[in-house]
Amino acid sequence: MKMIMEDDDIVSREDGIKAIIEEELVRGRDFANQLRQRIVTNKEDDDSADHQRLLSNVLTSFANTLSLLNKYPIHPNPIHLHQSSASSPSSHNSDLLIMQMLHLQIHPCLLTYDNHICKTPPPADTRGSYRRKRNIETWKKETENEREEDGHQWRKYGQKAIQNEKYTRNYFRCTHKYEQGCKATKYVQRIQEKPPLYRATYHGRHTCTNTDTTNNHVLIMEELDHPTSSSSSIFLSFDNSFPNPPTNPFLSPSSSSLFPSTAPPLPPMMIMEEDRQVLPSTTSTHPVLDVSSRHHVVPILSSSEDNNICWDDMMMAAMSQVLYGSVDEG
DNA sequence: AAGATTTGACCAGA
DNA sequence: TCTGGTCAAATCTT
Repeated sequence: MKMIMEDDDIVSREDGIKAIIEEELVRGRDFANQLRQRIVTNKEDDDSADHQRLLSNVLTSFANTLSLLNKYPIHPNPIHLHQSSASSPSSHNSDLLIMQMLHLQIHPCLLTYDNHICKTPPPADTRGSYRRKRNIETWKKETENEREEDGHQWRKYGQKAIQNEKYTRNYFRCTHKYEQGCKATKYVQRIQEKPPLYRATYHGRHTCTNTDTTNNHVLIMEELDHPTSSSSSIFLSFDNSFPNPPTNPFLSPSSSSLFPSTAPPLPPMMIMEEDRQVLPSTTSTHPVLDVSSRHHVVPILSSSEDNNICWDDMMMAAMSQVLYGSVDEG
């Protein structure tokens, strides 16, 4: 399937998203300032429920912003798709295109760099004639379970003892590798005994149609567009340090409506590795909204040529500044 | 019986 | 030559 997007279309779309993000951030800042004011003044008549409400609003604002940024990464270069054949280009409505991308599980960012969807040549079929993974998207995630639920079905195909590693490394491929030609793989390395901690390293994007992601994205956007009372009280954890588990069904691990176990979650933050831009996959776990466990998405920003921004880190810094540190107003 | 896991072998790249 | 990633037959699980 070939898709072409016109620059004007992209720019107007990006402007719109930027405006929404700005608005959301300003709202979050205002709520945070209100909360800070209450904490600083420490009025006796302030009840904790009010603080909770303000905190929830702040976190909701950040969550919404992150969700937008992760879904529609704003990149200095416009999105292009080179056509692999000589057929004449055709323009599409940008919304339609984004929906198509979501449906195909193609993250918009992925289209920017290689200028086509799939760069990796198909591996040879014969045993042992594979090529080592080079110049392939890689990102890491630390989990507490070896078989972390990440929205895709994996099948173990190997296990190796790795030098300088205490524990063996387990290799997994997508269950749909043969039936759908999905090349996504991962390996999981145990890095700690107690508490158990594993580092999952993902290679490549899922090209399988495991489930329909569109519904999930639509649901999330609906939450953003029409926030309900429940969505306005989302309890978000930016790290592991929050003492209480999420109580909102939007984030509760028991909630399967928004992130059914078989549905690919949202992309993680952008990660640089192996001298190459590594981009979020639609298959990876969203760092904020995913609460199936207390994940650590490991940011690896090793390249100075990085044009992308680790939005989660920015949000963390911004939020801690607003809440605890000196704040430059305006 | 079908699908998943285990495990030793194979091979490419450093 | 060593190491890591993958293959595929054997074995296990459902």
